[in-house]
Amino acid sequence: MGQLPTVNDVAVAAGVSRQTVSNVLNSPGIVRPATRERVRAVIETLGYRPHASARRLRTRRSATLAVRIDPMVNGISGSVLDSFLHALTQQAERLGLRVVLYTATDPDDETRVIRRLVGGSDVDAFVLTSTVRGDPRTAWLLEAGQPFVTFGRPWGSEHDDRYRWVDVDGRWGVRLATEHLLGGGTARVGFVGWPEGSGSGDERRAGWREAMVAAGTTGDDLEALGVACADDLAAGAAAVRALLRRVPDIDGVVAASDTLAVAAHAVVAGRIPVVGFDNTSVAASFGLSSVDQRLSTVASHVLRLAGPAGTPAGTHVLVKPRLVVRAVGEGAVLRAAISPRPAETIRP
Amino acid sequence: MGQLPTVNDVAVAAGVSRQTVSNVLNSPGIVRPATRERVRAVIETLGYRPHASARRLRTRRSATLAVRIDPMVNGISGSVLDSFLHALTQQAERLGLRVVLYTATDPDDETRVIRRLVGGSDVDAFVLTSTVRGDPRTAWLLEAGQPFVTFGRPWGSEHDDRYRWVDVDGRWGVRLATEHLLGGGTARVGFVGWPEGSGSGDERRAGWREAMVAAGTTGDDLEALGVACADDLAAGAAAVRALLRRVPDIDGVVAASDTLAVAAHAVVAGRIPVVGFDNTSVAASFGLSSVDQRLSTVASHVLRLAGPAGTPAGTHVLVKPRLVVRAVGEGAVLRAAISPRPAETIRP
DNA sequence: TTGTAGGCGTTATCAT
DNA sequence: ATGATAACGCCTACAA
Repeated sequence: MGQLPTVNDVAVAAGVSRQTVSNVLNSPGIVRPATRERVRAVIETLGYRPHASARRLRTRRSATLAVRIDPMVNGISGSVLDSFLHALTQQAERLGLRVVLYTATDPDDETRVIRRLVGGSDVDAFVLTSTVRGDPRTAWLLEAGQPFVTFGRPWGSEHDDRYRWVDVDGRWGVRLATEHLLGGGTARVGFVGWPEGSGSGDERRAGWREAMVAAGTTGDDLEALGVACADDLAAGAAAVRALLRRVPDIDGVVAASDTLAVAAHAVVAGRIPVVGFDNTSVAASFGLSSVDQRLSTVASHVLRLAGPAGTPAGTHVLVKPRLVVRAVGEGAVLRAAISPRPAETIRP
Repeated sequence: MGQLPTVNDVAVAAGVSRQTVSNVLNSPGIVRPATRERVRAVIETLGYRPHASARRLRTRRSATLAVRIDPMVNGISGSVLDSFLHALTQQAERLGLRVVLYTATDPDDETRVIRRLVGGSDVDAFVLTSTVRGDPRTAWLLEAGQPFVTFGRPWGSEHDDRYRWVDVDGRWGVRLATEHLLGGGTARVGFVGWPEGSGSGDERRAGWREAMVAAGTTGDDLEALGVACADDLAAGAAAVRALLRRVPDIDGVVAASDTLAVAAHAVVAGRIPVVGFDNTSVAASFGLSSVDQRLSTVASHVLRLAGPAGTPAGTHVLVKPRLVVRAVGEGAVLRAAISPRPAETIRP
């Protein structure tokens, strides 16, 4: 249990040179099959693993991605980052990449941290999540020539094609959710979302609007069905109650987040269906249908774009989410809490 | 943006030798102040950062911790790992340590992944979370002589002092929660927890029992107040309804998790106070009091024990949690959802 | 206090 | 197809 074996140990044991061992690992094609197998057997026997730092020093590539981990602030949807990280790490492993975490208190601090990671050649690329309008980090990274991919499109819109990004088509997802409710023979589907200006929130609202217009609802009828509020339970509940007063015979509610969906669910007391967004485990617990972002798909695209391969700078991917339908049915408030976990259907 | 500056570049620019630059960084005490400042100025000017891999290769220390990130399974308490990771990363940065993630599908897979990380000298120590009774990972790591710290005590109990661990005193926390309710002039405080055998669950139940016995409740009265069920909303709601039937004049409920607390909250419809465990953002959203694990404190202890410093192998820390009291008051189901976010009080 | 020399484990280059 | 040599950037003796 003393020293870890090195290429040299393997070379000696196999009766070849260090270089041949290296070739077996990195360019197996150019080494004679017999030699290759012999070396491989020795590697197995000795339990040899290349020393990651030595390799990084030599190749000048760290094979490492850095992701910022945020303190969880959102009431309910906070676990999205968690799931994304899991998917990212899982797939990165297959590609021989490592995922390291960092934290930052504010953009300035983040810039400092990034500079440190970059300066130490510790990181090949950054993965930015929760990008906002006019995010200072993207500008800085572009300036610094640092490779990065964002999960979230550039909402500022001007430098659309200056970097690589992956995002989820929230508009499409909410449209899907709305159409699902409309397809159930209902007509008046309300929407509870965030105040205008948040980019992703506007997109989701647009998805609802599109579906409603396509179904023939317009003008004041449409306006009356939409409400906006902050992303927490109290605000959501208040907004939904206002909505119910305005449109007492409402048939269903689509929410911009699972937080708002749970709020709506509590208020409508299970009388009408509610669909959320993010497909968090909380939504699942309550038996609510929700739009699933397909974080695993997002992660795989992020990795592809973050890789050294020659994807053009402006490459971006818009992932189509899917709707996870849960059968709550009408019933008491928090019906999911007093009935067995409902079956799930996944669409499309 | 071509090459990153090296210690050599700094040395040349400052008119000193490489070694002096290295000393300025690692042993500033032994270099003359004038020289030191001059070198530091050059470092600043050139934006020099030590090459992390080169340093790791030379020092044979990776300054890196590995943590497994789990797929989120728990309905509601899943965000605990998230918060812990954030605290761990934040504090690791201050100590010059990196946190890398890994995933594993099962213990065998995890062993393989760990072996790979260790073999590559990529990781100095592992941080294990969600340890279970007779966890195969600890045995393997001990066997392999790999440094590690667990967040979670060794429930098997036999090799208590063979490795370092940090855990939260759940018994104490639940006792605190129970006493809080009892202090409010109430007498019949129920407990909804997990079936016997889960270690942490048994501890939490014991905390409730202790507080109740100290308050004079014993025998059948005590037995009637406790229920056990799986950790999900449906099971929790069913268990709490059974509890209500058995003890209709119950004064309050303490739950072994926030998931069960939310279930209880839904069932008791805000008529009596409910206290959860984990202080997740979901509990906060619903305005429920909850036992807070002080993950930041846990993280700092974990880092201390994981460090190279000479803490004895059996060192362990039992963190005393605190109770976060939220003022829900009686009212409608999910009152938190329809009233402003309540004020928080933190005890002790 | 500062400088010199050597090597950590790997891979790229150039011979053979 | 394989082997020798050098270099990646840093740190730690040891020498001056």
